[in-house]
Formats: sequence, C-alpha cells, structure tokens
Amino acid sequence: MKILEQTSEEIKSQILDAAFERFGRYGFGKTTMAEIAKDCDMSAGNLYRYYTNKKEIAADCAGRCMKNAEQLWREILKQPDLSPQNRLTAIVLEKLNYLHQQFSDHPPLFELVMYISGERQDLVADHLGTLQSLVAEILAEGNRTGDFNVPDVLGTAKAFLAATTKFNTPHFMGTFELKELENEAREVVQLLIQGLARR
Amino acid sequence: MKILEQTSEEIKSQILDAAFERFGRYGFGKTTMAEIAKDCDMSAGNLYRYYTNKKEIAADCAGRCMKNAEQLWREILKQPDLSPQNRLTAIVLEKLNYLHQQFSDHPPLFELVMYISGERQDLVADHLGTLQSLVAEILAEGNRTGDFNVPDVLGTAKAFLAATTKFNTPHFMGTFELKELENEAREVVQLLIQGLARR
DNA sequence: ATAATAAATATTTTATATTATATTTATTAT
DNA sequence: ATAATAAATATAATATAAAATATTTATTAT
Repeated sequence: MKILEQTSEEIKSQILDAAFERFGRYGFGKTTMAEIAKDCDMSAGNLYRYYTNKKEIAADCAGRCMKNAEQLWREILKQPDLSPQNRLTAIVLEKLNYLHQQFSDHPPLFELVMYISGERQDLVADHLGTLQSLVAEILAEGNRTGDFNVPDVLGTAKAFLAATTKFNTPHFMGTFELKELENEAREVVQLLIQGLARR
Repeated sequence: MKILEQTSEEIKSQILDAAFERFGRYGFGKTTMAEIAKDCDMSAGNLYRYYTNKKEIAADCAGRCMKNAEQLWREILKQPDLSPQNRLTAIVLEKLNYLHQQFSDHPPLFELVMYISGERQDLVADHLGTLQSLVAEILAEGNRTGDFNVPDVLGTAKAFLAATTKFNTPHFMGTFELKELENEAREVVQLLIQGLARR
C-alpha cells in the first residue's frame, strides 16, 4: 500500500497549483512547461503523464476558477434567512467582486481567460449552464415563498443571466471601475426583481 | 463662386465612403492610405489635408456607424401608436439586428471596432450617453401615459442599457447566433418591462 | 509494469533585416 | 494663397533566421 506516495490526482492538483500561480503572475504565454515542472520537482516530460498538453492545464485552471465562482453562489444559496430578492442581488455582486478582484490582483489571468474562451467554448457554456440552474433554484424558492411568480423558471434564469452579462463577464472588468459596476449591478437587479414581483 | 467644385465637407465624406468600403471589405489593417486616396482620385498625401491620420478616418467611420444606430432608434421614437413597452423592445431588437447584420455582412469591421473601442473610448462613451437619453425619452413617455412609474428616468435608462449590454455590444455578435440573441433579448426586455409596470 | 528522466524532434516565439506603409516636407499647379 | 502632388522620412508590418519551448521518444530507475 502506498502511504507516503502521492496519488495521481494529488500530483495533478500540485501541477495545477504551480501552473495557476505562474499563469496569474506571468501569464499563460510567458509560463513554460519547464518552469511548472521545476516548481513540482519533476521533469518537463513527466508533466505529460498527467496532462496531455499545456492547453489542458490552462483549461483546468479556468475550470477551477469557474468552480470557485459556482461554489461562492452555492454558499449564498445555503445561507438561511435571506430573501430570494437578496439572494439574487448577492450572487450578482459576489460574482462581480470575485471577477474584478481576480483580474486586478492577477492581470495576466486575462490572457488565460481570452485564450480559453476562444479554445474551449464548451467549458464556458457548461459554466453558464450551472449558473443558470443555480439562478433557477432561487427563482423556484421565490415561487414557493410567494415572493416571485415565475412560470418558466429555467427560461427566466437564462434571461436573468443575459441581463447581468455585464457583471458576469471578464471582458468588462478591464473597462469599468468596480464601484461603477456595483452600482449599475444593483440597479439592474432591482429592475429585474421588480419584474419578478407578484402583483 | 465655386459651383462645380466640391466643398471640403463633401471631400471628407467621399474619403469616408471609400475608407468605409475598404475597411468593411479588407479590414482596417489591410487598407492603405494610398488605396483610399486612389479611390478618391487623389494622392495619399492629400488625404492629410482632410484627416490628420488614419486613426481619425477610422474614428469617423465608427462614428458614422454609431450615428446610424442612433438614427434607427430615433425613427422608432418617432413612430406613432407604439406603446412605450413596444418601443423598448423595438430599439433593443433593432440594434441587435443592425449589429449582427453589420458584422455578418462585413466581418472585417470587427477589427475596426476593436481598434476604436481601445483607442477612442470617449466616442463609445458619447454613443452610450446618446442611447441613454433616447431610452430616457421612452421612459418619460411611459410615465406620462401611465404605463410606467419610473422616478429616476436617467438612472433607470442607464440600468436598462446595462441590462441589454449583451445585445448592444459588438463583442457578442461573433459568439452567438442572431436567433438565439433575439429570443434572449425579448425575454430580458420582457422582464425589465414588468419591472417598470405600475402596480 | 510504472514512473520518471534525458535526449530528440516539432512548434512556437523572439530577434532582426527587409519591405511596405503612414506621415511629413518640398515642390508644382491653379 | 490654396490645393494638390511627388519625393523624403518615420513608422509599422512582414519575412526570415535564430533561439526558446512544447511535445515525443528512447532510456533508466524503481
């Protein structure tokens, strides 16, 4: 039995940690496989036993980011004593803050995101699908509590996401100030929530 | 008196026509000042009597596009017998169709837009300001007719624009199908309109 | 057999020279 | 004087060679 040895998954995770650190500090293009390998005390060639290529490492990094963002939303969904309205506001502001923070702390990540957005649209689509189902949960909750009256929960969740694109998409983080985006986000969600209100 | 001569403005307009045609067909980068000049039967150097440089020509092209889009909205504002709700829907769909058409007919224009978005953010900001005031007019009309109850017309107009960013921004035209965007746009505006309804 | 490395090869990036183009200036025509 | 051009120059794009890096393969160790 291997006790002190690392499992394959643990090694992959170690590689991802090292890669993410470098991608965030120096960018995807300026990070070499040799450097990632060195950080893990292995040879460059050995990386290929765990990842088929550099793009897959990048994809996994992006995937981790997206999973993080999804987890933040799940935490908000788990919070008790939060109205559906406040949950919707919270998830939008949370994601906006997460994104803006990420890119102001680690500007080179923008390159990674642009790259993966182009190369792996499937990952982005999956992520949006997950977000949609999380929004749908909040809408369904709102229907139960009587706060909302949403016949098509999934369709409306999709529309909600579309309407909050500006606060949910890396593209705009570089162009606008966080404070301005936060204010706009609050007003947009306010409008949408009024639209959801039972009358 | 000059009767058969062109005025300076007419010449600028001729230059813009030629440039726009080439930018749309071959892209900003692949279009040379010499080519634009030849289309106008003049020397390359002479272009500089009318535009300080190539960037200014591009900026004027982008400006013309934005003015076109604004004009489309004004036509919709002028239409009689259209509810404020339908006006809002119409402007969003009109802009979306205009953008998508533009870029599917002339893909190289995307390069121009990216260039100007980066180099002349002031132009984009002005355009958005104009759009905001046009939306505000519709909201104010809605207040008058009793269809809406919007205390802060300008602020809400801004929020409306933010919420329809996905259908108003060149960036997304390449990523999504027109039909899908149209459906999403309709649903988003529907949500927003319900939010605006008097209750 | 599994895991890793080091060496070999294929790709990509970078640096550099060359060319093309943007812009300015000098010159000519009206 | 104004308008235009052609020639001159500055800048940017392109092609090419060199170097660096990604990926594969052969080899070694466990």
